[in-house]
Amino acid sequence: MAKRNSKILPGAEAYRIADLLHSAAIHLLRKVRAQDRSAGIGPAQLSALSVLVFGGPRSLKELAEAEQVRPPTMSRIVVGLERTGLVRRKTTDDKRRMLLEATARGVKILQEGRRKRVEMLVRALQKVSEDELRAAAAAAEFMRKFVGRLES
Amino acid sequence: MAKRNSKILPGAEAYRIADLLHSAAIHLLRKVRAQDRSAGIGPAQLSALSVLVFGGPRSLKELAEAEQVRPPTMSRIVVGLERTGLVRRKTTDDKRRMLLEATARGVKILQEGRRKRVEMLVRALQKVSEDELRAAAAAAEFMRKFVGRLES
DNA sequence: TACAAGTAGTTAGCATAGCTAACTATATTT
DNA sequence: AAATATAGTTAGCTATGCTAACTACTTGTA
Repeated sequence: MAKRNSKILPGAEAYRIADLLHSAAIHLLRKVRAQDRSAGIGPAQLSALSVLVFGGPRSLKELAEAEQVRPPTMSRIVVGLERTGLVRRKTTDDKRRMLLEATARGVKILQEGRRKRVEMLVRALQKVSEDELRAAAAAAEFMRKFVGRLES
Repeated sequence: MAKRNSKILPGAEAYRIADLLHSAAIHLLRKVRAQDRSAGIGPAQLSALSVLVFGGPRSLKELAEAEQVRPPTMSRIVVGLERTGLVRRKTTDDKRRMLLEATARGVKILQEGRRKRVEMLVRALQKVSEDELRAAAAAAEFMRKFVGRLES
């Protein structure tokens, strides 16, 4: 891991790194997803709910955009969340629009689900050395910035 | 990013890092998934196919385990892959078992789909500085090792 | 002001992908 | 030989993705 070929083969090196990041993201989520069984809430609902909890109330269209799905898909996801009392609709001045917001129960369920997933990663992190924890922090920080830069 | 609190609050720091990694993985995949539209192949089929292409032929049960889904789910995924000629069944001595292997077309389709996803990341990587590319390489390497260590 | 055009969300209908339960066929064990 | 175990499929449910077409409301304009 010492040699840097980015001067000689910048594309190949970038491709290798990109492939590793892609593969790691897939496998990380595949592992943590196993923790979701007990939550009784699907991944799309969990993810949409997290937008409302961490990002605040918004319209269905905005939520669909945030989740990168089409309005009809989000419409159905919201029906599911509403049915289980995790999300509430609020009317607005514009009577075509609605504001979606998480209920107290929604917030609680989300945090529990997220906690289970993240705690699985925490358990793995608690086994690594101090040096590796520093590497982990740097990796996490890089990932955060990098993902923010991906084309819309 | 200089201070390390892992001696004082190891759990809190590990939790923060775990949460960042989790969030980054979700958002990275959400972005690259947009590239899959044109592939005409769903994410589960793409992922199963990649196991066969990179890991070699195996039984349906083994493939289900690798993908962390139940046999009936994998059975249907394989039907889809077979219908589009991306995977072929081979009989074995044990007549209950089958060996699944990717066809030449399957290999080609997989590589194209993967290429589109990864190239989106490559484009983002090509915009970063030399220093950041080094950080990217380190992050990728850490992620690879870390994911390998997650419980089963 | 009336009517056309645009916008927000839903409904209908299709495909994929996840599950459990129950089935068939073959292998293994007793 | 019969019981048990294993590999895979079928049936039927839910969730999640899409497009096309619809309703209801708002905005723009003649």
